[in-house]
Amino acid sequence: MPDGTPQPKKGRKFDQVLDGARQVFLSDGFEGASVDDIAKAAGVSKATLYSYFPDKRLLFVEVARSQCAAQAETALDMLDMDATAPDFLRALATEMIAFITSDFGKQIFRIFVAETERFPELGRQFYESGSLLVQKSLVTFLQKAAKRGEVVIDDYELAAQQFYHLCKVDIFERAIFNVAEDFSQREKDRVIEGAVTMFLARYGA
Amino acid sequence: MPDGTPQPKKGRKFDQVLDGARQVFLSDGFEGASVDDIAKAAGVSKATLYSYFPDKRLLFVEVARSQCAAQAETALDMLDMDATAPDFLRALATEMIAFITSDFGKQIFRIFVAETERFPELGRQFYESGSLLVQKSLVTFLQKAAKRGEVVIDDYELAAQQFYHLCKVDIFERAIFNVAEDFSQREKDRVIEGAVTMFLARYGA
DNA sequence: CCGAAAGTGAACTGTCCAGTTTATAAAAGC
DNA sequence: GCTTTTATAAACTGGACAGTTCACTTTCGG
Repeated sequence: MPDGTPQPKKGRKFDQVLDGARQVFLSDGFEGASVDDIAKAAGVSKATLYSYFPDKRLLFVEVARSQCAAQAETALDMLDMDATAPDFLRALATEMIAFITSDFGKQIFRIFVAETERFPELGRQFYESGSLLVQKSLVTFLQKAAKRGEVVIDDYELAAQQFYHLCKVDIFERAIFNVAEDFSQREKDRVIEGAVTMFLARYGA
Repeated sequence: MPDGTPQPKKGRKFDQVLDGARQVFLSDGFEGASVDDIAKAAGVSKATLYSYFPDKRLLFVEVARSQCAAQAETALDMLDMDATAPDFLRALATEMIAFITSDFGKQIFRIFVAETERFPELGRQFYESGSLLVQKSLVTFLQKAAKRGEVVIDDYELAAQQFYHLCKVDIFERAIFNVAEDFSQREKDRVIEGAVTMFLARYGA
């Protein structure tokens, strides 16, 4: 049993490098981040950094990958699959809006959009661990709700996607394009209630 | 009457510069585009370019501004304000999806998202000549339709935004994140009909 | 047809940055 | 303790690119 800690395989500063890189990439993007800055933020020499990651792109991809994974994990929790449809939808909408309006959410969206051309595989990754994940758990819920007779749906994927997009109404673009910084609870509630009402008007039993 | 043509004020190659810049910025983004490339694409010397635009940023802003204006203009036409609600909505959805899935639409969205941090005023510009414009003409239509008794709406802005977002379902993110290249008419119709049906389920009289 | 305004092309400056190298120091392993 | 692995700091290379300069040419109004 030679493996005490998980598997730090190589070198003891691996995580430091990743942390520093996450920090700098998240605030400056791929082009904007300099390797020197990352090394400084990580408290590590440039040579050490290069011993872990032979180039900047690989480091970026690794950071992006781990961010996607983290994002996916937190999104899974906090949803009660046995709640009533209005409650579940409201909770999901609330969570989505919180993510969309957070600095982190905006930043990561911007970076993924910007870098999708440089790293084609990246876009798919973000999509699959973001939108697609929400869609899937919503589909699961809707199927349960349909069994309970709360909703009547023919195309579950479409319905889920529709709700997902209804949550972004008014807020998403204003957040991404810096038209507004903060959103009042009143604004958020308007969107949430609007989304739930519309969804149930279409699919409610 | 010293002014025959509109106002070419300075120099005869102004438009050439702008055309070249549009071309290069649109395909490479702000950082990606080199001034040398733009000068070459414009068929103009670097010195000439710099005599029009003292720096790269100003050139970019001008290109972005003119693109927004052009986009806005074409969006206005082709919509029959006197059509029935289902027809109008279907037409609008079709037009939106065509834009979203076009290379030009994707590219311009990517660039605006990426450059919104470098040029804060830019995001607002894109928003106002894009989403907001669609929203406004939709509001105008919906008010007419309400008078005709076709729909019953309390919050017109919200309703317009909701429809706008319903048009993006499934397609927008897959297009932006390079998950899919092309979309079949079947896929598009599914989204369009889904959007119209849901909208009318909520607001139809 | 002349002279001013507009344009050209090419070389040049300064800066930034990814990635490398080297000589040196701290940990770990035995 | 002595060796090997891992890390450090700082200097360096090479390439890219924004912006400038200048000697020269083209265009066009009067």
